[in-house]
Amino acid sequence: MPEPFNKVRIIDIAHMAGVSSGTVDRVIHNRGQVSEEKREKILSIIENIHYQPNIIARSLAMKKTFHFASLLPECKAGEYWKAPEKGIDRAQVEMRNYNISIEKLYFNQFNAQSFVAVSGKLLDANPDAVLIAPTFRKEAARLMEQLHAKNVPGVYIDSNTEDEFYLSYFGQHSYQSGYAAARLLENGLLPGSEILVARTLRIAGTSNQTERREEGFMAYFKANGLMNKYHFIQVKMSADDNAGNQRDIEQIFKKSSHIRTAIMFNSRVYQLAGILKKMKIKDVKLIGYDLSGGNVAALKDESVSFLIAQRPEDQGYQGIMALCNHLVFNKKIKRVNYMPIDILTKENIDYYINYINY
Amino acid sequence: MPEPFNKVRIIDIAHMAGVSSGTVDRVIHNRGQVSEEKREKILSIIENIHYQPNIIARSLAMKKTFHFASLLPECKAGEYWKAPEKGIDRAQVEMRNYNISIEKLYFNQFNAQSFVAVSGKLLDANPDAVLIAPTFRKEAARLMEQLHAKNVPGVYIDSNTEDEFYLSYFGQHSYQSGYAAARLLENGLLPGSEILVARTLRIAGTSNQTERREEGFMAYFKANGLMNKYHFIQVKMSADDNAGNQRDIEQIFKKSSHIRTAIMFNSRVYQLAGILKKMKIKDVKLIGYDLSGGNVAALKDESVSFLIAQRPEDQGYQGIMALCNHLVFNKKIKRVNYMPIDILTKENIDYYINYINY
DNA sequence: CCTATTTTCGTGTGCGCACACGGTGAGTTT
DNA sequence: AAACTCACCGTGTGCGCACACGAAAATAGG
Repeated sequence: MPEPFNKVRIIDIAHMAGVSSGTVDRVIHNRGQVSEEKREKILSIIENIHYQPNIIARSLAMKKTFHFASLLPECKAGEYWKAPEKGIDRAQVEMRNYNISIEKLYFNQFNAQSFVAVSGKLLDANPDAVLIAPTFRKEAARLMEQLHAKNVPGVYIDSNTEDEFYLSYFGQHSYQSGYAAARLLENGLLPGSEILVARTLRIAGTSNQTERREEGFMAYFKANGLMNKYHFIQVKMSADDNAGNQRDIEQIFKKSSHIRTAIMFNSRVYQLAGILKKMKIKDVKLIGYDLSGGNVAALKDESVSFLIAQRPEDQGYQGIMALCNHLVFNKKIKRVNYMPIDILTKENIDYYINYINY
Repeated sequence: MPEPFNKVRIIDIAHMAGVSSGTVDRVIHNRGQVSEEKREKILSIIENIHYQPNIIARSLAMKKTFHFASLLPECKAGEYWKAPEKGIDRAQVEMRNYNISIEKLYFNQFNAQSFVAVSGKLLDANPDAVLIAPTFRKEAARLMEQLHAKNVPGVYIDSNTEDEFYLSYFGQHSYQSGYAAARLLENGLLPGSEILVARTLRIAGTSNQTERREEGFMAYFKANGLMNKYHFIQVKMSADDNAGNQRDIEQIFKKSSHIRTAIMFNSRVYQLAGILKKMKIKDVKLIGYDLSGGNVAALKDESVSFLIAQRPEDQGYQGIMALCNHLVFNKKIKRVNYMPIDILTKENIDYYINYINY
């Protein structure tokens, strides 16, 4: 049986200390107005007895409503960023009776200006706590610093920054996920095969998630002495110019006839899959990241073999929960929380998607 | 914003209906003593307004303690069945303030007699709800029927039975997990390869999890027309006679020189890995099930390539939570809940193990 | 020593709900 | 017409806690 199962109440502590419940309350909440002598006595009793407040009663009595704010990239239905939002909603419903409101703000993920603009709105809203997707690292760190100055706790999800002011982070270890992807990709690969590594053009100042994934990916081959066993072919793909992408890919396949596998580090490997389909190229094992609608479809029609996922919904959910645990329940929060690196195939993705993680 | 966010109280409903809060209370709890006329009026108001009781206040006011009981196989530290137990403990701590006690009972997973004996104890304890691992299917179904007769809800975890009396089930879709394993195993496999399928001796009456996995595994090859592309070699392995196992394996490898991969459907693939290590056989891709201590070690030293896992801790956690949601919060419970089919490799297992799923 | 101020502390109220208890009034019996 | 029954309904209390208010005690100032 887990031990913290005692049922001592504030009033019990008061009796033990020979004071009233109000005094104990003042000590618990550090509201002063208590003589040092009694204060210490009460504190030591609380310590010895492992007092745990009844959070049920506490939140019933506490009339304050906590105003949370989230700051995420805006996106269309079926796209990646809907997932964390779903988790946020789930957390809110679950915490409905604890008086928590969440104001959702959105920025354009391709435009740092918009992030800054919405940051201002967020500060104006005077929230009690915030959840941020720090796509623009510097700008996010600056925001977090301002929040910290106002004593407003904040969590990051998806990617991290290096500031020291955030309360907690929930996201994947990008480097390690690249490493894991490499293992999947290499599994069963014949020596001499060519590996197509599709890079994405980076927007200045954005998070370097995809780069870290690629680093981890290459590190696998280096660490296992495989750099000469295979040939790596790099290609840069643009986010919008699909026709241009296709031309580049066709060029590459003209030159290289031993491409057996390819990987792409952002959430749009389905675009590459589409190009290969048009070119009637099969038997190229594709690996990609995240469960965007296009990716899921590509996995199901077997044009993509593996997707690496990072439980984005959980990130949103746990981010909000961390804020609740911190503010409402006064619990200690683990600062860096790496999500599992989930490996998805056509055969297991349905169970992954349908799983509701209360 | 999720919609159910109104804050109507019982007293508000009472005002709207022109009655007192006591009457509304009687309607909500079906305690009778209310004229049909007012009853219907109140019910329609509750309906229209989407009344959601404040569970915080409810559980503060409700003095009843719920006594749960769990019935799991006994096992040593580091073995599989510790995981669901951990999840049960976590649920209990989380529900501490809702007055829930959990009595844990254990049976010997190799002895149906012991299951029956402990079942008796469980019934004598008169629990309010139970969580059962139905290793012995018939006996478990019989127990569930008796519980149902006493109006005691029960959930199954790990494996399911076909009775109609359980409230909910949390576990893996064994067949599909075998199917998914087949895909991993086949990935990169050369035509003509031999596949070693290690079966386990079945104890009469036990759950047929491993058999369903094997069915799913073979179904993959049939469905994709691969039965003639590879050769399948069966071997029966005993749970205790390791020396005998080794002799059998050695025999097989003398005859067959193209074994490139092997699979085992219970949680002891590490034993097979150990035998191959002794025989100095490398380059055989092994796939197994579940995170027993031996399996994790084998995965980390690369003698096993993949493990299929099923979130056993979550099963325990969610099982208890389902009982709470049903009894304490009067929520609807989904009856059959398949866990995700998790694919683990050396590269991602640490993040999986360390992940705490609040 | 008395008043004014400050520090310290106890009491009371209410959060929303469950539930026990007792009151009301129409119908029935003697 | 008094006594009684019984379905129906309102009121009151308490769950454990947060917080306001005001009383008591301690201290300061004259």
